[in-house]
Amino acid sequence: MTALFWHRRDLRIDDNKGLFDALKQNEIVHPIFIFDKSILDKLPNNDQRILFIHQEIESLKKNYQNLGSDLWVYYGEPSEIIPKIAQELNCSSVYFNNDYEPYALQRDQEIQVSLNKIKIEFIGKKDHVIFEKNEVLKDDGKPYTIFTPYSRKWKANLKEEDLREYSIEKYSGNLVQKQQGEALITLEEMGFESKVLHDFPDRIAKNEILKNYHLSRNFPAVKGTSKLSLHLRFGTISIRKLALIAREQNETYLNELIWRDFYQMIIFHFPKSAENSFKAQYDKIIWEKNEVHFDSWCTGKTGYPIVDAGMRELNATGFMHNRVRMVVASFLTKHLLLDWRLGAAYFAEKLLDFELASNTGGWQWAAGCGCDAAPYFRVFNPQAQQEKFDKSFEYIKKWVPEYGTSSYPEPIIEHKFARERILQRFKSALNETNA
DNA sequence: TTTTGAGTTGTTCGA
DNA sequence: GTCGAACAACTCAAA
Repeated sequence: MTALFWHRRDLRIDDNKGLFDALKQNEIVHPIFIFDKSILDKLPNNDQRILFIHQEIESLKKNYQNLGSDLWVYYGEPSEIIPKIAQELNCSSVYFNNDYEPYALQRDQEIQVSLNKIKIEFIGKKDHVIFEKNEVLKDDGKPYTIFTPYSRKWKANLKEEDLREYSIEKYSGNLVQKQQGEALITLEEMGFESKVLHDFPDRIAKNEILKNYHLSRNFPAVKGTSKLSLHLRFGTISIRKLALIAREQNETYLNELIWRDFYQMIIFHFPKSAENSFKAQYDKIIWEKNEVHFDSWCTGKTGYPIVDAGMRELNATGFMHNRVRMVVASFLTKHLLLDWRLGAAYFAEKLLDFELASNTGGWQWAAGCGCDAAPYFRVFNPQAQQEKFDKSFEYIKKWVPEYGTSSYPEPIIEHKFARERILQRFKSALNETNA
């Protein structure tokens, strides 16, 4: 039998569950990738994530060529391309790895319907997470909304089999051979500039970083975080391999990977949380409308150096240290009282590692409206955060060199005032709905 | 069904 | 400087 394998957010051949199953069950497998026009059309023409994907597709193509095969790359609408290609190549099935975002679920649903009409199977596999959808549920069969009990069940459920490697070595002969692949579509042909603005982090889980993760992860001037989020996002590393290492090396790091599964599960069961507060009563909060404040936050000119350093790191590199992400998110939502959706949208535009599920979860956590979120009266003090986590101003000096000189702006809002304002605003909004 | 204990990453205040 | 309690009450998970 002949099958199509559709790469999406799993840009690797090694340890790829969907590809493995396709090869195991079929004599001929055609691997393909589609640059989704409807997603690309919404992005600015210098979007660095498209450069990253393009670069990874180029290397994926080479890896297939080394196996005597090739990756076919298309540009257009998946809902049109998939049924057309599958039929042309006489495929009895199309394999892919599951994606839990609302857009992806709807797209896949449409494709499923079209394929069913032409009697082609559409087979999704779990590859992006360790446990998906309904694999970690409460005893009453409902999804968890609190992390700690979820993580306990997650760990209790974990078996060696869940972390095994799916090597295609045995079946690589089933990849379609000596295909006359066309040259890869260029970035210019899709309307993007090919100018690299950012360095992309390595895809290596450095042992000394993982070992000390729980000790150094909170200090943005230290190389204490794995920087693997971009690779997890696009599947250029395997979550199973990483979880295996994490389990051996560091419980705190493993917990972060469980948070990732948790938020993927939440977005699957509660797709509306991408737009609405997880706790409905928090949508009663009246946010400020202040474009000047928002602009100061975006450009890193709030007068709070730890906030400004974070925003400037983001603007310059497409990355921000996790501790600082919490600080800037708390500042936007609680000091400036601006809607968390504004911040989430800005992160979506700028972060190379942007992942809808984690981004939504993180922002709602910071704003206090998420599942298992920080209580609303927990207002990060930017100065205290700097004293704790960037005591010698190392991180701040790197990104805000003019800090301490007259050209550095005065704080755009006073801490004590802001703290009292948010406590009052949230309290009255939540009391109203309870009454 | 009822009850009980617990809940990512903080801050502030007062002793 | 250090430490514990209050912050505000609610909802969730599990027995």
